[in-house]
Amino acid sequence: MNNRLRELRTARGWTQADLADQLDVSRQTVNALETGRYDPSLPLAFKLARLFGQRIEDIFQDDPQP
Amino acid sequence: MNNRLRELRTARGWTQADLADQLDVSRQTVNALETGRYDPSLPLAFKLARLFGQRIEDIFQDDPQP
DNA sequence: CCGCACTGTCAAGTGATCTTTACATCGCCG
DNA sequence: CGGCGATGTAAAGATCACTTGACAGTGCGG
Repeated sequence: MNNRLRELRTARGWTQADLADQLDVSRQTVNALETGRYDPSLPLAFKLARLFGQRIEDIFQDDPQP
Repeated sequence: MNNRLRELRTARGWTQADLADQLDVSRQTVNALETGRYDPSLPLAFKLARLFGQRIEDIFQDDPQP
């Protein structure tokens, strides 16, 4: 699952630690999401969507597996 | 996190097992989601949104925690 | 050159999200 | 009554989503 987290974060001039603070998660978690090591939980995806003012579907792109 | 899964499923005349088959998960997982025992992973939330033709935000309602 | 902020990653641990198997309850129909 | 489809739940186990703590690499300003 691809995402636009790095783009959205850097556009706001935030560090990974800045974003982590606002999400109440660790910096390592933000890094893991940006580098695609795993997907966020649904509650964390909601937090991200609220924070960036976008829909979950506009931040995360599901690869359609046939 | 509340959701409208039961409403959406029964409106289509599907059983929990029917839905589970379409999602490639177990019937117990569908039951656990409907009864609110845990939230789906983000990929599973995407599958549900696609299947029901709705946005994730319209199926799952985040409780705003102050 | 040195320090510092930022990023990437690892290891080990915890709790959440799944799995399979199993069983109990309910309502309905023959 | 007896069986059956649908639902709810439990236990045990795999894997994923997170944590803390640590360390290494990069780039920039003093």
